[in-house]
Amino acid sequence: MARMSDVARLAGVSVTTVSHVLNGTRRVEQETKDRVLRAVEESGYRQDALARALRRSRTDSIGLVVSDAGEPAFAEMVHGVQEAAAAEGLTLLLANSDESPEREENAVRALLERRVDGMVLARVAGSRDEVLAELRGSDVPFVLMDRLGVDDADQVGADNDAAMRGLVRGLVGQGHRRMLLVAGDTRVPTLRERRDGFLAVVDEAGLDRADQFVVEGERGADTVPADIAAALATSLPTAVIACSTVLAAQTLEALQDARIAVPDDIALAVFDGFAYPDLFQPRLTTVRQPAFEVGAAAVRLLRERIADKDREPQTVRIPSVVQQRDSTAVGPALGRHA
Amino acid sequence: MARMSDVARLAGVSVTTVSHVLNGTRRVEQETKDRVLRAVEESGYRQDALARALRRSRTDSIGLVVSDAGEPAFAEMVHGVQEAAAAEGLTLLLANSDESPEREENAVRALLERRVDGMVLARVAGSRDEVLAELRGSDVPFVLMDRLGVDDADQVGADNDAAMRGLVRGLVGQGHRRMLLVAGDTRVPTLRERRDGFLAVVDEAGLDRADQFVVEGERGADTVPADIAAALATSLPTAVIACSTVLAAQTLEALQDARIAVPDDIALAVFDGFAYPDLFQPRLTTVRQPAFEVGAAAVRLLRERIADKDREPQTVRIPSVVQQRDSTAVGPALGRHA
DNA sequence: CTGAAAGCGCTTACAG
DNA sequence: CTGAAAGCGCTTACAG
Repeated sequence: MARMSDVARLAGVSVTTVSHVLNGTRRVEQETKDRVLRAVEESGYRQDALARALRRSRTDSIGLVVSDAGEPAFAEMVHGVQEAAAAEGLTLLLANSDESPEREENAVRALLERRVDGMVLARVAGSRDEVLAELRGSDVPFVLMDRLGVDDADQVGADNDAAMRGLVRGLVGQGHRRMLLVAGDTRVPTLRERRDGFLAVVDEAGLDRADQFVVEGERGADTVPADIAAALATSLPTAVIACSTVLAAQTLEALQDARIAVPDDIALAVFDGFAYPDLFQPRLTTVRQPAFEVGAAAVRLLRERIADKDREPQTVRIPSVVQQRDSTAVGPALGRHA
Repeated sequence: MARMSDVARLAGVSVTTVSHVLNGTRRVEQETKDRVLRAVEESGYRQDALARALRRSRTDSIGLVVSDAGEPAFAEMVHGVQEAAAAEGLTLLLANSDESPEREENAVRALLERRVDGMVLARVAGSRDEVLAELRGSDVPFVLMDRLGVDDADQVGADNDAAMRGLVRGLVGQGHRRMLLVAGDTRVPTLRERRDGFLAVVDEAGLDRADQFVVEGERGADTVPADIAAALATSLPTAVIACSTVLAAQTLEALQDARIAVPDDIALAVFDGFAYPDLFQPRLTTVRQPAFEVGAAAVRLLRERIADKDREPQTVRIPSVVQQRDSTAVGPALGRHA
């Protein structure tokens, strides 16, 4: 590989001049410039970003640690981060903690060693405090994505609370009085926010909390399918809300097993949802998380933080979109308990 | 940030010794070692991977350029690459060409400047020759993933041909004589291989090529939905095969629009498929590409190439799994033209 | 068992 | 308009 000194020799100038030509950092006579450029061409020179970064103590790269790159919503966020980073001329270093606190810590450490200019982090469910401490101690700017929860850091996520409230108010408006919320692992802030939004509307509407079913359950210890089945078996709710794609799949399966028809026997709404909701029968009412935008916003926030270390921490909530479809169409389900 | 010289001063040793302790590269007296480790602890020292890489001319990182990180199959491959890289202690630099040849070229260049130890590349449809030339000229080992096509480089993908042959032989065995293949953009090797596998079985079974429908179409210029509709409208085929998730969605939509029932009116099989195929009605016969394994294998191949620059180029094909479901159940569809 | 010093490939004051 | 030289933070022959 050709180095800058090779180019300099070839062009009959100093490396100083080569550097300035390449970076446009000072005036260089046109003729000299041409010679340098020709030498670059001839030698196939390519700048060494490592050496450059070492000298400038800036790598023009950011790290992204995501808890589950396999899940569709996260895959979309990764995509959003990727695109926004590319648009800013930043290289993306991707790590996946796979929902393991230990791997998360290792990933953060590895990225810090790589001297990333900043970091975007979607924390795992049982994320260790050390991770944030380490990040803070390192002075590397960071942004929390999707999994929020501290208020003295930049963070961006969907407006889970607002979206859930909107959805549930709609259902209550249709006449639903007994609902089943499949909430999942509420240690995860996203899911906790959705559950709390649900309960808030239940209270606000004057419904009896005892009439509602809330299925929670830690990821891994999978009691959720059984709990859904149990809830469906007892005094039947008239509407079900599933709070993530995985939970939606489990819910649909439970409904099929129990031969409960949507929307005739029960209304169904899902969060995040499936890639092609219109191909389902019935078409599924879906609260779509703006995952791509969340990822892009994380990069924007990070850039702003890098530019100004001292500004107030920001929390950005990006609106979700409720797509009303057939699965919550008003049907006989409501009549059953009327 | 503490540097190695800080640690050395704190421990009362040379940076040489600190380096050797940290890397385990030579014997150091236990007592000295302890002092160094304590100094590391005390100073919160963290090795600078940049400086290290510059000196060793190895970054312990690999680059991945993917043509469409948003598509489920690619998202899974990214996941596979990510996991395998992490297991090898390699950091992953991710770039997305978003099916643009220009962005692809830029991404490759940026990763080369970052001095990655190797590169995994899923090329875009109209990928420029310069990209491969540049890669070869750089002497950085690389592996082609999913989008294969040159035989003097390492490459890994699904066994598209074999999977398609198996599927079509099954359909022919059931009695299907007129089939519709929704092949998509056959400039993409993956899709071309699937189409060719289809045609091979048609010939092998002695079927008339004129009785088969093959819908092709460049990505972007989207004539595919109309062509599917047209094929369905004329002398109806008894089986449809869609060669990707996107094509499967378009096909399902066309079938719904035309009120053609699966599997009663027509059999349907899809490649790659949807995240939860069992939630569809009917459950979809799916040829599942081992995307995660393809990604993992790409990293393995790359590591082997890095270890031995001179070995023969390898082409690895990973078996797909045909999941027979209800959408190709033998039904009245076959009788219609009997 | 340990250290002084060169060098990886750049950028950037400093000087002219 | 241009160049000599220091230095970013490491690793690693070389020497003892």
